[in-house]
Amino acid sequence: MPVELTASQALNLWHSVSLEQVRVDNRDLTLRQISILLHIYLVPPPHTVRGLAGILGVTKPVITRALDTMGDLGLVTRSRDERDKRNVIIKRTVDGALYLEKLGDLIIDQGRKLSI
Amino acid sequence: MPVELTASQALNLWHSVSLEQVRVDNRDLTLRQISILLHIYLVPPPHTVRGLAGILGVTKPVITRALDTMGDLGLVTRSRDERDKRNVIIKRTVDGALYLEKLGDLIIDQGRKLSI
DNA sequence: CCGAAAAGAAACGCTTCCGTAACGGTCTGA
DNA sequence: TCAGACCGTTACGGAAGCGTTTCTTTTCGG
Repeated sequence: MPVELTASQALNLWHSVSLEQVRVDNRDLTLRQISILLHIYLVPPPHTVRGLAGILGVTKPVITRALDTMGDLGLVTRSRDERDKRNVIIKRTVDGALYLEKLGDLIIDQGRKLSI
Repeated sequence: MPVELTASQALNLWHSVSLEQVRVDNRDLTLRQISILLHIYLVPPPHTVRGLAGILGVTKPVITRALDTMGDLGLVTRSRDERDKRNVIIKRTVDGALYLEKLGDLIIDQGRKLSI
């Protein structure tokens, strides 16, 4: 079920959503953080630091720091993998799900408002 | 010509585009910078520092700094308004247009790839 | 003609992010 | 069993962002 967009629609959608996100959200996540958050919530678990680093093409400390920040915001949680105690399993939270639900609504709303 | 998206499509689209943007682009613009860039290129000029600050709901130095950064990257230019020399007019560049063209293509591509 | 207002930039101290490198805890296979 | 690999975190110096405040230039009304 592909979504067909014109160049104008694509950029206008991105524009309006980004703008609203900047205006409404004081948390100001970076693009990397948003990518990580979306990945955790949209791709089946388990998620590890190393795995995320590989997928995003960044170093491990970047993931650790992003998880620190988003952990403080209550958007994700971490816990040791009891089967292999070297690993850390990244888990979802209610607040994180809520955050993405709002983002989804925003995208849908702005998509509906598109003209041209 | 509205675009109707399901919640799943909206978030998956945002996910895949953000992910590709992180992977491909080493410039790593913030969400604010992206908003400013899109605004400059999608909304008819003239654009001023004060105007952008009001639209994004941020302070003027935020805009000045963002323009400094994106100016260094060649994505925008500034020049004094000769009619009112207090103002600075923000202008588009070839590189900036190219950058957004690629972003638009990325959004369109990822939209086409959507399943479910 | 001059003082107030406006616009943008610069300065300041602070926070957060970055990449590289080093570190401890855990596993594993020779 | 233990040396090496693996995993995530922490440390470090540096770069860039933030909001507030101050400054310079320019405009404009009385």
